[in-house]
Amino acid sequence: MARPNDEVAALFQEYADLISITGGDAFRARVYEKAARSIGGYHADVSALDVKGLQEIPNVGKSIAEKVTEYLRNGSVSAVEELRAKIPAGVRRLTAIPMLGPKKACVLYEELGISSVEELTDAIHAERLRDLKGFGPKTEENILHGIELLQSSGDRVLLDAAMDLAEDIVAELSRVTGCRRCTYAGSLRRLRETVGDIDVLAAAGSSSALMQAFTELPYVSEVIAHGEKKTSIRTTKGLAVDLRVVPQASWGAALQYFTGSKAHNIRTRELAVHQKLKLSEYGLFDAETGKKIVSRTEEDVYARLGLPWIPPMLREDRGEIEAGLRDELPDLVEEKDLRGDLHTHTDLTDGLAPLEEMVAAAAERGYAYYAITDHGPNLYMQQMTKERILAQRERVRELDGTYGKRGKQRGMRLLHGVELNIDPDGDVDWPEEFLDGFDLCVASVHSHFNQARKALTGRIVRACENPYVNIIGHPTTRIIGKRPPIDADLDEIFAACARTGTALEINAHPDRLDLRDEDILRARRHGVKFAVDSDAHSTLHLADMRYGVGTAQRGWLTKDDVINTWPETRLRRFLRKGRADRKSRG
DNA sequence: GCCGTTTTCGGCCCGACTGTTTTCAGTCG
Repeated sequence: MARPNDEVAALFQEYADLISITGGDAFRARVYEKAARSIGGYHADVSALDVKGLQEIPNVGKSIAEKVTEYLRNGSVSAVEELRAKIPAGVRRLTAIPMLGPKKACVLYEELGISSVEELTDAIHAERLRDLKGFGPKTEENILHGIELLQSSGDRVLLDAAMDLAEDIVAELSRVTGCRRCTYAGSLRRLRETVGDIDVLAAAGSSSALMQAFTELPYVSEVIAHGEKKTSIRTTKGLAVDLRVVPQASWGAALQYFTGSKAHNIRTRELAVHQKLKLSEYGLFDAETGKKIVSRTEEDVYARLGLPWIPPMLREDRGEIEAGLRDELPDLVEEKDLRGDLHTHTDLTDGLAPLEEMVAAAAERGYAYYAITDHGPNLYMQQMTKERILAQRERVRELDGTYGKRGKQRGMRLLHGVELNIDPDGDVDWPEEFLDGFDLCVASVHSHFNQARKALTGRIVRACENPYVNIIGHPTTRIIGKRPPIDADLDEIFAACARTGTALEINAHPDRLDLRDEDILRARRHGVKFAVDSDAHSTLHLADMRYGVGTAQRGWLTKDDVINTWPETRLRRFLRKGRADRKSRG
């Protein structure tokens, strides 16, 4: 079950699309689009708000607030239903085809009655599009190609795959003679969890050498567009990459513009307009004289708009403009702030590397402390036993402080932990007496993902209430593109975490990134603490931490919010949770 | 339909590329 906010957001997005397709007022369509975004990202549950409370959501006025209450009361909105009756759902789906927007979809439906991708394919093959105004042979070809893309790949790729490719392209283009600067921008620079296409920006006096080198990269399968300022290609794996080349003097404005997000750019451009300025990728200009004011660095552009430099991870129009104007941007946690990793595996369970290799690799990263948390016995894959994990503990104690030594000081501290399995009732693998011997316990859901919402919620809340559970691992268990998040009442879980002193994990593995940014923003409001963990199953995975930190940054987290940035003593105090009381009683 | 340190009415982000045009509309980001 989706959050009511998400349902309402989807409804308004659909309404905005339908307005565009039916040729309605474009500004009205944009307002609904903006309202959809604001509602989807709003912290409070819309079903708990009255019309007045709803109007406090940005971009929601009287009319939209009333539509929200109408939807919550009736399960539908008459204005939306009216447009749905006019336009089959398939017509809206046509606009998912690249190169096919609302205008062309409308023509196809009104002139030829086409209302599905299949009908469109047939019509093209029957040459029925030939007589339509604005449709030529090239358009036909593009649409067919777009349908192919839509049906085959079309999907967004995971952050690490996009990053690897982007870093390679940037390295290649940086070697081209005349290239002054080169970097990736777009959603990749904002570290969104998935990337639809890669934006690469370069500065050079002349673009031709760069454009040529770009189209000749070995993995280019298709050149989509080829111009002086912009060239687009598709890779053999189906990922689109744009290269924009700008003069060095425009670098800052261009980087700001191509980093996005679209919503953030609209807000910055609006700020410019209100100050009689004009912001484009070439710079910030005086609107009347056209004279350039600044463009060289992002800092210059933001400063002239009255803003501090805004970290890319915040640029989603989720309040960063307002916070910036008040000079209240968060001091975001950074990868260098991390003093350790609190969820990692070895080959004692399903990890690939032995304890010593994992610890050595962790010490290489300069950590002050490091936790080993192999699976408990309830996860079928390994026959973990008390004996085996106690033997591991003995070895961990021997290695404690021996890696990453500097001079005579003790090296990296080792914490011996376990990743417990939260069973369908919320119980974990071992009784409290045995758990008492661990330095920390991560607890995660690994099965029974489809329990009813109430059972799933209660199950995790119960795990939080266990005085030995310190961290809820990959809290929603989603696998991006493969497994949806569990249907639990996250706000109830967040409240339980805050109440019991249980941290929520931000699992850094690129196919999890769990919690995700939006959930982090909500959890933060409950006062929850977080642990950014690699969940490494091999030494290589330790480096995934950058994606976990990026996700934490997208959730506006500071050092203080993240327990594995804390000094060891403060961390150990947090990990004692309810244990100290029990010991003093016993 | 929303919004306001120019405004309660009249605005609403900006530019590149493509294809179908013959000066521009549509789409995308």
